[in-house]
Amino acid sequence: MPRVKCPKCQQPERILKSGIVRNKQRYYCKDCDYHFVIPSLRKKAREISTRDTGATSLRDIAQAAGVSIATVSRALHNHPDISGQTRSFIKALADEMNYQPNMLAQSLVNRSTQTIGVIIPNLNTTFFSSMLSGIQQVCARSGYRVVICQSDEDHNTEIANIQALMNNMIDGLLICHTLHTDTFEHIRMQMNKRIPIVQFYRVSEDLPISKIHADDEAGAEAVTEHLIAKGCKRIALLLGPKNLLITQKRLKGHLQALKRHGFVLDKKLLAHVDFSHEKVTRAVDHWLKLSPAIDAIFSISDKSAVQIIGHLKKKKIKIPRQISVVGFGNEYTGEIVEPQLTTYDVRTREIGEEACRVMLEQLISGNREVVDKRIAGKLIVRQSS
Amino acid sequence: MPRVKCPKCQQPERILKSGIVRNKQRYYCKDCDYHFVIPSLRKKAREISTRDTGATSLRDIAQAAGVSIATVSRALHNHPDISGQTRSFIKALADEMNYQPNMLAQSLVNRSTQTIGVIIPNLNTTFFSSMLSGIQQVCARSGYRVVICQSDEDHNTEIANIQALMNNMIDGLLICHTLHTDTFEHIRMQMNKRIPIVQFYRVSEDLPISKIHADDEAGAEAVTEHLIAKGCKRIALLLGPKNLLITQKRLKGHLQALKRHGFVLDKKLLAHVDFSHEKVTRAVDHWLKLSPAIDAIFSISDKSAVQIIGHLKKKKIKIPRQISVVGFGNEYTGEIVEPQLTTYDVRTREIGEEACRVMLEQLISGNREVVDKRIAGKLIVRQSS
DNA sequence: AACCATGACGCAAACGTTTAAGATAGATAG
DNA sequence: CTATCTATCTTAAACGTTTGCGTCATGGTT
Repeated sequence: MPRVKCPKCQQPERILKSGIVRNKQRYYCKDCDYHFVIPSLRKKAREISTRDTGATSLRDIAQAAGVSIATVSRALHNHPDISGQTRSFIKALADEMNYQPNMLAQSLVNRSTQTIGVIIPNLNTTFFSSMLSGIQQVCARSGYRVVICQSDEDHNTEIANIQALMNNMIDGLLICHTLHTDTFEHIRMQMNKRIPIVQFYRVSEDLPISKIHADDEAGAEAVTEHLIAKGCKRIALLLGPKNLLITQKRLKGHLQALKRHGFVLDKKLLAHVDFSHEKVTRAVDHWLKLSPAIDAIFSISDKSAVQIIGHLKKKKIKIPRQISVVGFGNEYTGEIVEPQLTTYDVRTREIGEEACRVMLEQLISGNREVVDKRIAGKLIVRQSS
Repeated sequence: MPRVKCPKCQQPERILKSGIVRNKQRYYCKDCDYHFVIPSLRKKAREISTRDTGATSLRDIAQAAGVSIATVSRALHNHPDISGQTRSFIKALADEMNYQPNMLAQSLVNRSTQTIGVIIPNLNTTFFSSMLSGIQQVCARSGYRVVICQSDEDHNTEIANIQALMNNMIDGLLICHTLHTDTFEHIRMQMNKRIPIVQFYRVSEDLPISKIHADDEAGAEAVTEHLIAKGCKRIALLLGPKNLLITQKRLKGHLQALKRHGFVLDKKLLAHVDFSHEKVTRAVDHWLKLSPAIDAIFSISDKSAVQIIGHLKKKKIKIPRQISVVGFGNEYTGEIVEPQLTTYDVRTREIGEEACRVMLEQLISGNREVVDKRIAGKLIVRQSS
């Protein structure tokens, strides 16, 4: 047995082995009634490498300045307890040492990250990104950062994103649900936390949280009114999944307009799709075979409307002579396509801005009042109708 | 004077005032030689409210289970030191108490956030967002999260975003610089940290960090070759700011093609713009006045190319009969516009994917080797040329 | 002299984790 | 029976901040 000395009495006498723990021999000194293992050399090594992050910490500055960490922290925060002399000295030193505060540590103790999280279905069109722009601008003015997660229209990704963000990464969550989100348990689970949640654009009913959305019902009604005014009699309506609230609202608006003008609904003129290329094409082709023939297509999504225009043009169908096409949303592709798309401007940017404003109001005032705002849009008549 | 008792001897005798500190009366007990202020009631209040975050912590579980915090942590991480019985009991308990780990605390001690940050100029077109999609998909496969910051093509916003993210919020940074970034000191400052940085699409030369970009030179050369093959003699070239590397590279490619065919460059046919609507229009209008007349416009940006097509159509100029228009990038609006846009597909998605792969490789292997990859694209001929 | 005030700092706890290393009981070997 | 081992715990230090409160000169007032 090697000559092992007891760390307490420094005597190699009466040392017994006492098992192996984590692959290391353990000893027992009978004199001192003390168990120990030989302290690994790696501890020292770790103590050196551990400080090898390259980053300067408050401790480093304190050491260099010969003051306590508290003093450094206070100096950098302009706390009145610190003398002007010390303050400026420390500030200069911090600058020189290129100090950048560790936000993780700050957030941990402050219980605030000055960051708001946004979960958005996709960025494949400029539709949602314009909401984002609004959000970012409002946030920037208040000194908040924005982190964005894309759910990619996948419900499970949405859930995963929420969980990640809500675990203290953000101060508030702005969310626009996926096309397929029809259960909101994942939201309800997070509602007891102190982090406020605001839904925007695609919202849920009967969840007691704030929401900002478009005037879907009135908007759809206006669109259908417009088509009827243009003399359309057989209006096909392309909708999203049935569970989606905006689908329901826009359908309701459409039906109201029909009713007012004494039209009866032909169920064959409704189609529910996920806005994928194939599904949309299939729905349109199906409508084209109907008789009496349709004379208008109202798509709840501008992206699909643009796609439909392309499809009809390929079939040599004249727009709007034979079939009028209108969209909903006012994406910028609607101006590019020929003929230019008639659509309903839901003012995406304003929706983002307003959602963000509501969030900031809740964060700053601490007030958790539930607000439910509808942003008024307006019809934009162009060439396709 | 109120009857103040010394916290040590509990005697109200021989208590003197001894100054005011932070607006609170301070006392001194001569017997105990002890200074004190009356402990504020708010401390108790804080002690209660402090635990009122709604969130369950390891401590709560440990308390409920009657074990130590370490045991709980180990149980949840499947550490072998914990018995199966305890493990499953604690896991069930954690589940029941709806435990969610505090990522800030985790990241602080682990020195890793499992998050990579992306700084992107804008999301106004699908151009950059398709890169994002690629990034996200690759990240998700490796269990990394993505946070996105939009610099909005503003150099100062880019700097601010970098600073925020690099302060321990992320494990790695993917950056595509703004149009106006011509100094890279803000990057160089961050390079000594342990957080790897990878540039993509808009990269810088001579900064020793990894970069993934398009084959700008070869691409532009291919485009110009194509126009020449179509018989164009006077090709106007719309470029970005001069400092931008992609501007320089694409110009170089263009010049090479001209040279090969014995064309001499007319400097009046070059325009440097920031891709804003007005600047582009002005440049085009200027070209239209030239004589001999131009017969092609090559825009380095698809967005501007689409805009140019709209502008020319308004002026009743036939495309491509009178003027051919080609873009660069392959945005999806190029397929929508009429005539459809000839362009060069830079394979944005692949650029994002590859940048992300390089980053993950660096993160996982710890290897900081500098790689410089060019993603090969290809010419897409459509109706506008 | 006895008391009081103030400015300028330091100490240490807290935020919620992870993890090296110490401790203990019971099992096993010699 | 003694010496050793193993399984399973607990303790405490760290991560980098913020902040309540104690301390201690030094200088004023009665």
